Amino acid sequence: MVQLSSITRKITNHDQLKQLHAQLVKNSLHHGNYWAAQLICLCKRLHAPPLYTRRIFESAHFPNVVVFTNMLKYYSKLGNPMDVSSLFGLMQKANVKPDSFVYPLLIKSSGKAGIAFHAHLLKLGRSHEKFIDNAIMSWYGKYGPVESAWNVFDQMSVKIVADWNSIISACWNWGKTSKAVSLFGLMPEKNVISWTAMVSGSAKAKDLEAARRYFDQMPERSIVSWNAMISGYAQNGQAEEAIQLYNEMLSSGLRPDETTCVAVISSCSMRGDRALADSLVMMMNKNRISPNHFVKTALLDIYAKCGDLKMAREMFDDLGVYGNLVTWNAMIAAYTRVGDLTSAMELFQNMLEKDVISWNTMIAGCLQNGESAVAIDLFKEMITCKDIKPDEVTMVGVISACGHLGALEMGNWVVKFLSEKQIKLKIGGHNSLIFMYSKCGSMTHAYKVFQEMDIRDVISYNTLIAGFAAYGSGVEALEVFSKMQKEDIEPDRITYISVLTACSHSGLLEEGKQVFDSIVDPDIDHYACMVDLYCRVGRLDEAKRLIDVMPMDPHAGIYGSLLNASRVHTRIDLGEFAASKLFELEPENSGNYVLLSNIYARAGRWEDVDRIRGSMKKGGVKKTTGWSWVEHDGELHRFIVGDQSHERSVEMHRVLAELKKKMKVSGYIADKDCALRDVEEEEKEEMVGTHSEKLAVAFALLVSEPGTTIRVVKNLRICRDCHDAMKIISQLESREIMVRDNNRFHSFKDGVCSCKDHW
DNA sequence: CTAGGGTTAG
Repeated sequence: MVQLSSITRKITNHDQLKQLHAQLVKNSLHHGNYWAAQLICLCKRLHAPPLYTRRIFESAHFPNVVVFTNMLKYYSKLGNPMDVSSLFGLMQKANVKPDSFVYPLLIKSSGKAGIAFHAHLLKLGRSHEKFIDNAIMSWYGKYGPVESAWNVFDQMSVKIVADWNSIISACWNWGKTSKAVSLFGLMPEKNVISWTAMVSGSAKAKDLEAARRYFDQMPERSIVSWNAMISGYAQNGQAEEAIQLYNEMLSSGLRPDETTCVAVISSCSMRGDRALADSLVMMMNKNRISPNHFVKTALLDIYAKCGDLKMAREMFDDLGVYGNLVTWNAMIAAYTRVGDLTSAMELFQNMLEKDVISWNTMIAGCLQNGESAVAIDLFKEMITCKDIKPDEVTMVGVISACGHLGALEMGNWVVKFLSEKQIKLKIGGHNSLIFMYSKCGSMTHAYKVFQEMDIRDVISYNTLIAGFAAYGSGVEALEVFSKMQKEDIEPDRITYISVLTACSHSGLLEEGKQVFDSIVDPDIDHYACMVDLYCRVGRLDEAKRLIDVMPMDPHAGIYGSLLNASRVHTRIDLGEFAASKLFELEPENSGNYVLLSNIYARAGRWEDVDRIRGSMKKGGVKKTTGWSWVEHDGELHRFIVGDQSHERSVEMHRVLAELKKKMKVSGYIADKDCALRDVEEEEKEEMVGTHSEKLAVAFALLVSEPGTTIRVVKNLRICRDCHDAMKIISQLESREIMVRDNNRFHSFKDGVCSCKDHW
């Protein structure tokens, strides 16, 4: 027997394990319980595959309690509650009496269902056996209520260190910081585990300084203590500190294990430091540490964040049966990050089990890829799922989606949902509300949310300023900007972009110049705003001069401003200049061709119009589809030019025909320059008459209450003709019509538009 | 052998 334990201790890899196994089979020793128990124990240590281990278990003819217990330990380590409970069933069938090691294992590894054994044990009268009450206390410490854990603790007749340690982690789990600290002080004797529990507990409570104090004071440190501190840094976003402590650990001569690697790799992931992660993989190979599924998931994540989808997927596939919720979530996030919504959705729908993070990942993924409507549909589906509770992250996503879509009804419904479900929003959540109301053109509500916040960050200010900017309220935007400075919130580059945009949309040239001059190190986007400002106030030559002197290469947005302004002010020379640059920078963007051809059309240069349209066709440039939509009864109704697919299409076209007659009397003439060249005059007029903006308004006129504001969103810039038409319609129907196009609001009322743009 | 450390969404 002495011989045996010295054999098993020496075994460090799968090959040696297989050799030993084969030898035992050869000598027909593998039916005996002693060897089966030993081999299963080895399998647990070496992470042998489940099927292999199961075969060993089944080769034992009459498994005794030790064989069962070791197999339970193996399954428990794998983390599959199903295997644990079915093995327990087998054990009962085989009439093997569970000993005091078995129940704690069962309670621990059965997850939420574990507590069922509590009643069972009470019935058997075994609830106070060695380790069992500790397991029950630990269970309550994990799943709550924490008070029950305290009850068990108080009723214990003898308390050993492990019991104190259990109750302290229970306190940390439930945010009972002061209780944890006082219990730690009361402990008659402490060991390294007690100290480590304080380190990880403080880190969990986001008090890294306290965690570090415990770490520095502890009389001895194990690998777990180091891991607790390094992970603490990593989980609180302190990648630098984590990596620094990891280096200290190396220099103190300790060998890192898988858990260390997980924390360090996730820190690398935050910093995008692929090189360090690769060196860790090499270190693991050298030290014969085989990456477990935590390590692989962390690697998956960093590969994905560095854009290496191939390696990420390799990790995912490699995980195979060890893949769990977390790995699937990480893989879905990887796909959404590169814009592959199809693959992400495929994984998402194939998940057998989803948690809040799965839903949040998918919702945020849709949002980032411009599929806000899909994001909202997902949310609607999510709240029908039992056991899934939306949290703040979910709500930030959904609220932002409402903002992008301008879906105010839905947004208001979400706000009601928040108060009904008692979901508390923190700073980010309130920022998303500011965003949502701003994007829906409801600046009073946006401002109200802003004012009611106790703490605001730079994003709160930026969002509100951007809201006022889009709304054309330049003065209000500047007021918020100065409030921000008074309250000592440091503006960032986005702040300046928003303020300059506000000036630009309100024609505040002098103010804009002043702000621009105050920027310490203006970047290309700040120059872009300034060029746009000059363009919008009609100072095109000054805009051109700024483009010439700016210290970096202008991007497409800058030439785009100039091109549009050239159309407004019929400056063919500058228009041609801007367009030629744009055709180089973004040859596939149809908007630029359309704008230039409209400039020519206005000047009556039809041969040039045809030339541009021809080059568009030759280059295979397709006109971007313009969409307009309105929200009604919580549904979005979306239209394109000439749309006849809507169920109320006939009525809508009737409304438009009546409007057309009345508008003609008011002196409106359709601006047909934006219609295709090669169709008949009459057809052109028909096209202009059924622009998506007009269809949306016609639909709104049909379904909405008289006197209410009509709110339309257009994905591109509103066209000049519709801009004119909306003015007249607002007067004829005595309705306020609000159109949000790709960058600003147009509020049409009594025949005028709030925007200060020239057309 | 019961107590301490782990990966994912924004």
